Amino acid sequence: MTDAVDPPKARRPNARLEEVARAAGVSKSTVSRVINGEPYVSSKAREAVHQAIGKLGYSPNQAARTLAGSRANCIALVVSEQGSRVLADPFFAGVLRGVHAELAGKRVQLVLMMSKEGDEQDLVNYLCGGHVDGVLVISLHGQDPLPRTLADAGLPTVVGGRPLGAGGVPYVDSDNFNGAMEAARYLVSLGRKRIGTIAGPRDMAVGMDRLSGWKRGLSQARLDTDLVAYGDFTPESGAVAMADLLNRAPDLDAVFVGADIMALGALQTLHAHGKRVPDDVAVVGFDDLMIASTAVPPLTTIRQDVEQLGRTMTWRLMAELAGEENLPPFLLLPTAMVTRSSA
Amino acid sequence: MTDAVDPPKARRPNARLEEVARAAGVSKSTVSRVINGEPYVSSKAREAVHQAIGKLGYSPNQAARTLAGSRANCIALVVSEQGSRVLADPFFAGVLRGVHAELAGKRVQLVLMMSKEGDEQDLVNYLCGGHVDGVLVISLHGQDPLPRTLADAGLPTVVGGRPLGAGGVPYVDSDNFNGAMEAARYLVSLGRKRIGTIAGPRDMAVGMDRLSGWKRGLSQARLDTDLVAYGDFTPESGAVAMADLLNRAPDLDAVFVGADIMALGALQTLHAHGKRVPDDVAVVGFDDLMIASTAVPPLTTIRQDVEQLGRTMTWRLMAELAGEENLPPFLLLPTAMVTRSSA
DNA sequence: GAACGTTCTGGGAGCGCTCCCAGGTTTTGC
DNA sequence: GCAAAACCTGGGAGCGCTCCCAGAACGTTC
Repeated sequence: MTDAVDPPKARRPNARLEEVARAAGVSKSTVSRVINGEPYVSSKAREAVHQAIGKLGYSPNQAARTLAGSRANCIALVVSEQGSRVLADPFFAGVLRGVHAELAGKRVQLVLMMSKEGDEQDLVNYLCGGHVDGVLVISLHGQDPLPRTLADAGLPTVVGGRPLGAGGVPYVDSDNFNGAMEAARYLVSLGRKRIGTIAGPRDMAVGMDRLSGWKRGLSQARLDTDLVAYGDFTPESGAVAMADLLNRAPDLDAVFVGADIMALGALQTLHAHGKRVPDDVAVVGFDDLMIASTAVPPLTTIRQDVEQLGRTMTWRLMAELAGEENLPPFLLLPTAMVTRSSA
Repeated sequence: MTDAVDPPKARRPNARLEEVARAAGVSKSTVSRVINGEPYVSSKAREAVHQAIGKLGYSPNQAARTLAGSRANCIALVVSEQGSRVLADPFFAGVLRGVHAELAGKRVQLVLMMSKEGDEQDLVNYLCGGHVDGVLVISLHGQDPLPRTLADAGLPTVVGGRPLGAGGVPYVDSDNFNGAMEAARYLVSLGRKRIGTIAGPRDMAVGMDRLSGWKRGLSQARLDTDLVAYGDFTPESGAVAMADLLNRAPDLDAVFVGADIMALGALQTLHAHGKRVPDDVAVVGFDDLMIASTAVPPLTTIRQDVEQLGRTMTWRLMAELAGEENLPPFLLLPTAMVTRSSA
């Protein structure tokens, strides 16, 4: 009612559990039971409590619940990346969407955290500070010790993408190896003989797994696996790598690019060199980003279901939190070939 | 050491403040002072506490701090969107990056929340439950009452993008009107006479503001502003809208598309209709997404700094939380024209 | 040396909830 | 009919921290 000046700190005099109890004519315990959906509450009491909650606009204080209870009803998604580049990545967005979808309906909140350099101790402190029940970690470079540290601290942890330096920590990943192998086999089946690849960085498992799959696919067909160039998951690096391959093997007639985003750059280089796609050089990407279908020509690629990755990670974590036993230590998600015009 | 089976609930017996106090030979109060960087602690005591913290691997319990203190050191980013499509949006990723960048160094956590339909009450409850100090809201459709509700509850709130239905709640937005006007003027300056536009949905301010800017730019040059088609920020809708415009005005020689993502679809339609870009039809987009530069032809567009948007929203919120007064009720971020090949 | 500040320290009352326990009231079983 | 089991309820002790208050230790000033 009063329009009193209430400068910086506008207090929100939220109703407390006790007031709800008084209004409903029951005890705190009973209100607590109603809120948490526990049994052993008469429907009369339950009704009265709901009424009181509605009238007072009560919403339970999360901090108090976390402190008093044991779980925080909150999990963290940690993006472990030096730069913040990753956030622009559709991969991240997809995982996030999946995590969120899987969490829908559960009363669990998501805290997003990024590990900045130097800040790592802060991050571990926070995560172990009882504020979250479990952690999802994605986008690991090299031998990041974070998942190990968290797991050792007893915090349930699931990694997205095979971690290079955290043996024993559960993870979920797309089946990069078999996806890449399928791409290689497909190119072989088209009659291509001189097949190169543009691989991701050597310090990321996703890059290495796809490279391995490509190698396996080619070597089964008794083709050379020497045409390897490396990029860093940017269009520019893909363009440079493509030029390198073209330079080393002018007779190259196909290339498997370990990420659509790099394939975009490769396409530009091929165009600049007067190579027709797919006539002169067939191109297969990986990921099936939205840009794959709008590329010129539309990109044949290996689809990975990133959203499913997020969902699966979350499912795995929640299952562990629920106390399920004998959960699989790691999970591989199938990929699928999407044939468009570039190969 | 022990490899004991420690099934579901591995307890993390984190050190407590009291234990640190005992180890350091001081009182709880003093430890608390050290942790919070308060004055009036002798350097001897401070040193002893730091030692003890290091030795015990102590990390303060966030829930307890929030409960006992007044602030949560945590803000929420709420994405208000029916579907989860928004997460795939580079806009979202950019804002998130900005928010995160602005938060760097501050000891403030970010909770990411999505308002699912029906879930809205839960969301408001949670946010008002004292778990966060303030809220950032983005991606509002129509007359979403959420910001109003939060603001009325006394929770500091900043909206990203002009909200249609929340007058009075502070917001930050790109200067869509002037950006669009600049695009229109540029097309006029190229000598184009029959200029259409593909606008965003009517229930989003961003779509309407850009449409208004385009209209203003054209009408100042005494050109017709009847060639308006609507899309929904997808390439497909852009393609359909472009076909519609072409159908209504075969002599169309330029189009301002209110989002790069729709421009992509428009480009495809133009190509399919045998129109050369920019020779027959000049195209200007909006946003300057990464795909704008890799489009064929590279897209001339109006650049908005989405990351800056996130940063500014965060700055505004933090300033309010810090008790600063007389803060601007809304902020407009300048846009910039990026000239490439499509116009 | 009495009176005052300034710097430092510890004690302890909550913050708002959960969860254990004790007890009361019904229903069930034979 | 009476014991046992199931249901329902309230009381109250914490969860781990912050922050207020009282007081100790040390000047500094008249």
